Amino acid sequence: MTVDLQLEPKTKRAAGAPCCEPVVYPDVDREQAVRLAEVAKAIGDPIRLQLVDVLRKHAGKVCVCELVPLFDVSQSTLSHHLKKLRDAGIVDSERQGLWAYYYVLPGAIDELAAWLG
Amino acid sequence: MTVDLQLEPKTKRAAGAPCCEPVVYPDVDREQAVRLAEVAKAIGDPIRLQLVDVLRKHAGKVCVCELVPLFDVSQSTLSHHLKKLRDAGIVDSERQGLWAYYYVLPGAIDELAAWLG
DNA sequence: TTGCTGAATCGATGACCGTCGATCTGCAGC
DNA sequence: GCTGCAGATCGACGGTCATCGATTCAGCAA
Repeated sequence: MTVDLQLEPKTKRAAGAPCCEPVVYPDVDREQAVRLAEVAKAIGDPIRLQLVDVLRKHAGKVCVCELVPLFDVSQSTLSHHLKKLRDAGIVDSERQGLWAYYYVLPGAIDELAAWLG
Repeated sequence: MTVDLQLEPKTKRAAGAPCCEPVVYPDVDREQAVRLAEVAKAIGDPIRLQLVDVLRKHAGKVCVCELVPLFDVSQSTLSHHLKKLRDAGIVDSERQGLWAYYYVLPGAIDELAAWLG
């Protein structure tokens, strides 16, 4: 499957000014790359990645008070991570009385998974 | 498929000290999370994500001199991004004379894709 | 050897990130 | 009202990041 096609500079000479006019282009456009990178960056932290993992495995809503004792960071730090995930559109939250419940919005993760394909 | 199971605190009372002993655990362990997050972080930048995109679409080796004109950053910045990708084990490089060729090591991306499911 | 070229590295700069303790905001029960 | 709790926000801190121009290094060719 992996064709060992080699993209070489257009000229063999090392001296000529016009070495290589680009013949290779990205398949994802800039905007899409920005969006995908935003999602990837959001899970680019071990705690946030594990948070998403927990929330995905429980296909429902999880109380924050269940999440805090799982990680060795302060409550404010965890809240900060959850906000990052919310800002990236990976999760959303819902308050019920005193407690806050978080759940996964599959769209963002699915987009990234599709690109990684 | 998505069961709307709701994980609530173990006690209904808002006053009691032992509100919620954790019953939900991450499926990926800490080490695996660190590794996956490292890969995600590496593609958590639009330029690096597009770099990986280009290299993946060309299932071969691409000359750096082809990559530089595709992005609106200096040569040193692009070299820095390529190094980040190399450090994360996503790509590797090979020099041939004056030119350097980069190519994808599918392992890292595949790991992340597998977790994203 | 001398000169040029492609790519990596260096040093600096300004922005952002993860973390913490402290504080603030709502809600529940008294 | 008041008190206590869960969670979000604030302010500060040290560390890391993306970016640049300048420099260095290795290879090719007069």
